[in-house]
Parts: sequence; structure tokens; C-alpha cells
Amino acid sequence: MNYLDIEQRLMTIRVLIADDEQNQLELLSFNLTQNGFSVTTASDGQDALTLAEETHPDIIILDWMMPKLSGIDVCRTLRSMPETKAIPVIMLSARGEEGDRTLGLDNGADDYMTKPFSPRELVARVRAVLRRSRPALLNDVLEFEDLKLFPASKTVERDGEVIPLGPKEFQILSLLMERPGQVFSRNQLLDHVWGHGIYVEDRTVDVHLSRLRKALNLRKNGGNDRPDLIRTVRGSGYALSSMNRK
Amino acid sequence: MNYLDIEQRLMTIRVLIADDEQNQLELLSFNLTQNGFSVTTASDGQDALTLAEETHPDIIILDWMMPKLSGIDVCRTLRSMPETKAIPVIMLSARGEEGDRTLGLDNGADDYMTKPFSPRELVARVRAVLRRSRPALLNDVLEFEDLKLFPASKTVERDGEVIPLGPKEFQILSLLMERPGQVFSRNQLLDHVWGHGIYVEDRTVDVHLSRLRKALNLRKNGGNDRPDLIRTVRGSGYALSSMNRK
DNA sequence: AATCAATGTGACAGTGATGTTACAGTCAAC
DNA sequence: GTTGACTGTAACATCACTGTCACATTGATT
Repeated sequence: MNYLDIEQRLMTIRVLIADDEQNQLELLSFNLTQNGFSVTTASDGQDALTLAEETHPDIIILDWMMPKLSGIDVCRTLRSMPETKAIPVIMLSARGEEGDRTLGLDNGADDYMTKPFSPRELVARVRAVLRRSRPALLNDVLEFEDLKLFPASKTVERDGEVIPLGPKEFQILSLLMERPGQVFSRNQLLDHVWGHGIYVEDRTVDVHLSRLRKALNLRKNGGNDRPDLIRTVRGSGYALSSMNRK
Repeated sequence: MNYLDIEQRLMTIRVLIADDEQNQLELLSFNLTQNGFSVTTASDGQDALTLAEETHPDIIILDWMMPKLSGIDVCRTLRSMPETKAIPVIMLSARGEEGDRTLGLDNGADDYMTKPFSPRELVARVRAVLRRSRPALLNDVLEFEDLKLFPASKTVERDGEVIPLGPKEFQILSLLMERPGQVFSRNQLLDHVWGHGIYVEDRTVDVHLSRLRKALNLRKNGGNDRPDLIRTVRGSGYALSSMNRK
């Protein structure tokens, strides 16, 4: 959960999966990994909750029946905390009664699957749920205006020209490009790019934004005439934006 | 497992096929051999498992019904061991019920075929599965810029000049060339090149990368002027790349 | 316009990641 | 056993990236 993890946060989709059946857990984990997801596992509800808070996965898969805290409990708790509120949840259950399904969705799950199912099916559902909630994550290329960002190769192009970026700059841009137009506060940026525990000055964000802007607007031949794609929202933060007076 | 195994991995594709019907076994084995695969056979599940562990084939074909251990059992066991976890499996079954199909995939099979089928069809499926999991295995030559890599002869050429590489260097380059541009973390490289269970320092990867670079850029006549094709992505890993700032 | 707070940005030094070399151990071939 | 190729690790050298400060600008509010 350290360097590599933080680095890759926006590159790979991070899945937290919780199940008390070790076999099932490993099987699903393996299949998700095979499909390019970065997987973290938990074997009981308490564990799942802790990991969810700490690692902020992109999606959570919860088994219904688990020791300590049931999937339902975990789901409800997640929904009550602002930091984890928006993380989509898929609930797994051995029983197939319609009542359960409703109960699961009622408690905040985004999807519900009854066992048995093939790992392939789970992967499909995960993709479906993510497509609904965070479309940008599934793309292998993020685009905005003449900007292109390729997560797999950690590369950014503007107007066809490769833009060299440092890791932090790249991550900031990734986040902004996931939701073009959305304003991100300095704190949000610190959380997503630096990580939760890390303590860094607010102003550091400003400096990185400045560097990012400079890099994006500078041409290789020395020109510096490109329009600024990053908008500063005084008192709030930064956002990607097309029309930028200047 | 190791030296010989790694050595030969990229030369011929090694198939392990397990079926208790002697006729079927011979027929399929013959056809696979005809198509250039190196085939090992087993006539029961226990045998299959042992051979899989010992020889680390590139793909495993399992009959559903077998003495001692069923195909399902073998598959599940394979998936639970780190060394065999990643080997793709095709399951064969006499019955055609959909339930079985799901059950097969549930237990970790990558594909599922119901008898009867033509040997030709099996070969096609084998190729399809391998294409998904290890594309490079099927090519007889990988190319990137002025680089050529021949899996069959374990040879690499740059600009027509043969580059002598050690096994590790060769495998690293193979992986990079399977997906040009994609960034591979040190961990990914360790997994793919060294193997899952093996424990080696991260930095070892760096050293091999350094050796690989040196070998690729050095001319026989002593020149050292070739552009670097390997990009270091700080904090993430390495990737093949044409334009390299420096 | 004057004032104050928020933001932009250049400079700089510290940190940590990466590049590279040297060396010792292992294994196969002879 | 000896040789030679290949590995893994440690140690050292470098270099890129970072965080912070200081000062310049901008924008809002009066």
C-alpha cells in the first residue's frame, strides 16, 4: 500500500473483495487480477470495513454472510461515511430469494449476485457497475479537448505531442481528466494523489498545478501559446475547463 | 522446475492433456503434436496434477470425468497453488448441460468444450486461450522499431545485428515486447520472469534492466550510439518506448 | 484605489528512486 | 575440478522529483 500502490492508484482499478470462504475468495481474486484489476482481499466484515476506509478502492464486493460484520452491515456503514459513500458495492449471496435481493439493494448495494456464478460473470458485473458510476475508469485512454492520457503507458499527449510529466503531475491530471469540469479542492487532491496519512502543505498542490500547467502549455519548439486547460476556482480548487480567458 | 523450464518456455508451447480414455487421448495428442505443440499426457487426475507441478506446461487440457481426481478437482487445486495458478485450463466434458459449463468456469477453467468436437476445434481453442493469456507465445516474431525477437530461436536482433542476451534479459524483453508501451512494475516483471513464489529483491530487476539496455545499445564494432528503447517510469516501472527524451 | 487574502511561480536544497559497477555464488558443460 | 556464463546483492554515484519558502500577481471587498 505504499509507493507502488499510490502510484498506480489511477492506473488500475482497485477492487476490494470480502468473503469468508477462502476458496471462493482466491478464485475470484485470481480472476479479477487476470482481468487487470488490482485486488485486495478481506476475510471478514470488520476487515473489509477497515480496508475500505484505508485504501479507498474503486469498487467493493461483499459476501452476504461473514463473521463479525455481515455484508449488509458493512454496506450500510460504508454508506454512512462521507469518504466511502460513493464507492459502488456488489453484494454476493448464497441464497437466491427475491427478498434478499431487494434487501441488498435497499441497503445501498449497487448490484446483487446470487451464487453460483462464474468468475467471468462477476467480472462482467463489475465492469457494468463501474460503467454506470465511473465511466472514465474503464477507458484505456482519457480525452479532453486536444489532451490524451494513456493510463497503461503513463503517457500524456497534447495535440499529438508527448508531454513529459512527473508522477505527481500525472496523477493530478489523471484525476482531473476522470471528471472534466469537476472542481477538486486542494484537500481532495491531497487525498487522492498523495494519500490519506501523508501530511503535506496545501500550497504544495498549487506548486504542482503550476508545474503541470507549464508542462501542458509548453511546446517542444519553445512555443508557449496553448490555451490553459486548467481553471482555478478561487476559494475552491482546480478543474479542467475548455474556455479559459487569459 | 526452473532452469530448463524457463529456458524452453518460449521455444515450443507445452501442452499437458489429461483424459482417461486412451483413444481420445492419443487422437488429441497426435493432433496437437502435428500442430507444433509439445504434448505431455496423463490418464488420471492425480497424474495430471503431479505432471502439472513438475513440468509447468503452458496450457492444460482436462477431461471432466477422470479416476482419482476429476477435472474440476484438478483445476481447483491448480488454482490454489501459486506456481500453477496462472496456467490456463481448458475443460472437456461429455455432457453438454449448461450447468456443467458454469460449474467448470466457476472452478477456474478458462474455456470449456463439450464432446464431441473435432481435434481441429481443440487446436483452435488452445490457440484462442493462449492468445488471451500469453500472446507472445503464438507469434514467431515480435517486432518493435528496429528490434526483432524470435521466440523460437530465442534470438534478438537490432537493426539486423544479433544481440546476445542472457535468459533473464531475454524474458524481460519478451514481456515488454508483448505489449509495447505498457508500463510494467517491478513486481509484474518479477512475477512473469522469475515466477510467482520466487523471492528476489526489487533492485535485481533494475540491474537486469541495466544489462538489457547496455546489450541492446551496444554495437559489435564498439559503437554505443543507439537510441534507448526502454523508458523508465519513475515510481512505476519500465516500458518499451520509441521517443525517449534524455 | 486601497487593502487583504488567495493564488502563481521561481529558486533551492533534501530525499529517495534509479543507474551502474563490482563481487561472490551457482550451475552446466567439459 | 575447472571454466565460463549467468545471477543476485550490496555499495556507490546520479539524477529526477518533491516540498517549502519567498516574493510577485491577481481578485475581491470596502
